[in-house]
Amino acid sequence: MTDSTAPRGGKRERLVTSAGERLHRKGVAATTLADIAQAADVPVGNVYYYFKTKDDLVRAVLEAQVDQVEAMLASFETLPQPVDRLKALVRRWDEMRDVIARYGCPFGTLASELDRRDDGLDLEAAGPIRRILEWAEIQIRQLGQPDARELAITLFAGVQGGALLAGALRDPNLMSGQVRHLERWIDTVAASSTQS
Amino acid sequence: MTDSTAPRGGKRERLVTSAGERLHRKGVAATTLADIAQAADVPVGNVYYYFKTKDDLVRAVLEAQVDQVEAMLASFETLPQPVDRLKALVRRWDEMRDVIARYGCPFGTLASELDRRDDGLDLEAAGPIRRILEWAEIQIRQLGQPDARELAITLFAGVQGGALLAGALRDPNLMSGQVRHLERWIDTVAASSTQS
DNA sequence: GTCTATAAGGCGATAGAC
DNA sequence: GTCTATCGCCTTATAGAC
Repeated sequence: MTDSTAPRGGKRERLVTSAGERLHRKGVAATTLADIAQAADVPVGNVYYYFKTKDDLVRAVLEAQVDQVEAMLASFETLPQPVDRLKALVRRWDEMRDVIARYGCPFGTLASELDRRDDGLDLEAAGPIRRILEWAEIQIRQLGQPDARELAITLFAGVQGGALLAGALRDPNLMSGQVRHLERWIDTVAASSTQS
Repeated sequence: MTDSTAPRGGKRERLVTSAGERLHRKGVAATTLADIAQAADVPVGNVYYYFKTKDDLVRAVLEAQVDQVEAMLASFETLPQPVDRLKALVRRWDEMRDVIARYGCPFGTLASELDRRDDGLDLEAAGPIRRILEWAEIQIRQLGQPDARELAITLFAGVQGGALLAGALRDPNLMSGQVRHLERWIDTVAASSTQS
């Protein structure tokens, strides 16, 4: 039995994967369906069998990103301490430093581009980012910090700002340095917590 | 005598201003020359008298942004203390919080979109950001901090990350909260400095 | 279900009248 | 210098063959 979202040959899945890659590298507006279809090895006109419009395909990429985020966050749950889970989060951006220095953070750039629209896609675009902020807030609250929301924003703003500057200056080390700074910041927050 | 970059009627200037606004609100790829020309009240075909290509117009917007940054930084020079100059910088993003929550930071979003190209414009795109980082580094070094570069990056990453998250979550208060956090951070850096 | 061919419209850019 | 008219290309999307 085949998953309805992944038909025989996995063409739909291939299209979403290719679209995610192309959207990250060139942006939504600059990426054509022909570009995506070619990368997925699917005939251009056939895209419309799986997605009614280009925006529908972009929506599917956003949903795939949310799934990726959920999987990433779930993998951190094996770590016993909130401090280690938070550090594992920021280290992911260090691991992605080379691609970030060239094309930016996949979540940040897509959200940034879609946010400026007013057709509904702008609201869905925040999904991956919102999910990460919620998770970070929970971890920080477990450290005993009452203002966990603000601290979560400070943390992830540091991540996203670092990614943006690393991209602008084409410098992977900028991302690494920022991640190291954030790891020390996480230690400071944990040390100042009410947790015994 | 008329400045060669601002002909009679200021049509070129109007085009650059309109282009800056439209590029900020819709992005480079999604903005058409017809859109820009209409906003500037200039016939579409006439754009090519002032700019050879669309990219040339984008380049002019980048140069205008650098000029705006220079003017902003120059205005801070009247403040006697580096601490106050740095706080004045981040407060500018608080003043822009409403437009940032809707369309992002004008410098950050333009750089983020252009960075992913490979036609030369991607290198020029970092101009405004690079200038701000250089200036912040100088201020922080005046505080007596030896690692002024890293601290400047941390500061401006906080600004840009806050702008990105404020845009994604459509929340001006997120930008304000982040700026207040950065002001306290500036005080901390100043307090830990070797400056007597 | 899959793919080809093509429609319909919008885009950057150009030519040339005034 | 300024503007109108238009070209040629590329894009999304559709119709219909297989």
